[in-house]
Amino acid sequence: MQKVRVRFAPSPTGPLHIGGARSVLFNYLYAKGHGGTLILRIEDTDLERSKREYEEGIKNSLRWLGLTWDEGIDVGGPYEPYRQTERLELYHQYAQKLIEAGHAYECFCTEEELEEQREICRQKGELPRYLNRCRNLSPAEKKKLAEDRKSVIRFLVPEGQVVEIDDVVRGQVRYETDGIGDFIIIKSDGIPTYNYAVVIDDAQMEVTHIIRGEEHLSNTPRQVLLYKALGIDPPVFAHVSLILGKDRSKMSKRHGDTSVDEYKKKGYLPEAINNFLALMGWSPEGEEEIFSMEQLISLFSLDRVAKNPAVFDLEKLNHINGYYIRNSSIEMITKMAVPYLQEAGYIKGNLTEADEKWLQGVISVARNYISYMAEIVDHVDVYFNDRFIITDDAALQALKGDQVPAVLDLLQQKLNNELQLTPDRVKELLKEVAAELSLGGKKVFLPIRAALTGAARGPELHDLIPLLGAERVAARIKHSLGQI
RNA sequence: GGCCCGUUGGUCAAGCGGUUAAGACACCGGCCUUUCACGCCGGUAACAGGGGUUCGAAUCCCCUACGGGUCACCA
Repeated sequence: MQKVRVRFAPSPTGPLHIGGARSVLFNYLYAKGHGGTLILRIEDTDLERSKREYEEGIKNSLRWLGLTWDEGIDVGGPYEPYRQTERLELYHQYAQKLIEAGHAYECFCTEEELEEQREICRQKGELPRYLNRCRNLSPAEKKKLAEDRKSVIRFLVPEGQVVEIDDVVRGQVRYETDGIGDFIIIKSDGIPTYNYAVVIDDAQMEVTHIIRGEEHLSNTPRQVLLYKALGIDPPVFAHVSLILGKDRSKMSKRHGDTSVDEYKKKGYLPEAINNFLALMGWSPEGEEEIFSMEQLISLFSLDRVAKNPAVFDLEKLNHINGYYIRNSSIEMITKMAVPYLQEAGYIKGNLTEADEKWLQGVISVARNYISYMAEIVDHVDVYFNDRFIITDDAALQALKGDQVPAVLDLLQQKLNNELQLTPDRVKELLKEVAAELSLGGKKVFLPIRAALTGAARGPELHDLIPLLGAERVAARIKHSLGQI
């Protein structure tokens, strides 16, 4: 059995897209699960749109997701270089071979002439395409044309043939070559086109499995034709269906956040994103859906990849992310929260060890309320802000009860007598207050909550009070009572 | 438009000729909690339509409809 070699080959024309992330994930899982190699190759042959900063961005997103590559850009390997614009010579060598073998030829048609040909097609009611004008130019004609015209190299598509693709996820797919025009493999500026460069690279880098998005399925016959002309066996293809937006069209900006980086900024966990993405287009055998990367690696297989496209469901991502936020170590989640709290002005400067410990207490309660880290700032005011203004009507009313002064007094007394306030201990104290005053819960808990937070809803009092301490409790009670 | 791929609850999906058609998210109800959230338990909800094949079709075949992809000197 041949050693598995897969690749992710993005064009650096934008940040890493959620769909692209799913593609790398599948390649990564397949490689790791088979002791194989994942290659990262940069397809930057679109000189207009490719930018180094995008390449950096994509690499950063990949590293953040933990989808590391074994070979390719930055890490090197036996088939360097891994950036297509640095591999031009290779493409020209093979193009020359294809020409010599009669599989490719130079074409001198100008833009105007191509437009004429398209017009002819349109008038005949056919689809506009290239009419193979330059297929059989004589050496003399070529020489003459070459004097004042640039040329491209076209692949000569054989007529009347059928190309069969055995796709691991889609089964056997057939295409007739007559529907494919002679396509350009080297542009007039000497840069190869995608369909050509991808084949040369995958062949030369000995890629064994191509796992990519379904949008490439229609391109595959061209690539297979190229493999044949080169005398190389094509790799195994696995075309994974697309990720769609809510309206079932290809996911784009208007569907919300589409780049991995945006999710990172909002405070999603890479583990959660990988877990979620793995579930888009692939399904495990059992009923469990939460998986660590190790589990995904051992579970993933191409024959459980679905044929139908999947609509991106942000609610489910949020659910999975929320699960990870609640179940990851509190130290890590707290560290993650700090930047958001700083930005919102809740914390400034460096944290002492005691601050950090206290913050962990806050976060361990507040994390029950959020789906992604940026939301944390909406749930921590109650721990930081002692000078709240009571606007909640229910809270205001609750503080006006006759029993309120006695309740609050007794609570403070009890808190002051404790050396160490723990949630369990506070729970007991609250019960004692109710019992000793012979009052129902509503007359005790609601006023206390109102006095301490200014609101009728919020975290458990036994979680809140230990985090505030007796002094701040006293201060808040005073502050609140002053407002009625 | 040609070619290609697809169509199971609102969404992700299991199913690969015989099932009470899983599970997850969302939604609804209950429990826990004298609040909210978390958590736990339960519920509503689906085989696009029409023809075949078969004793029997969500599963196999054909047609229709719908959705998507692709047909560039973009990738």
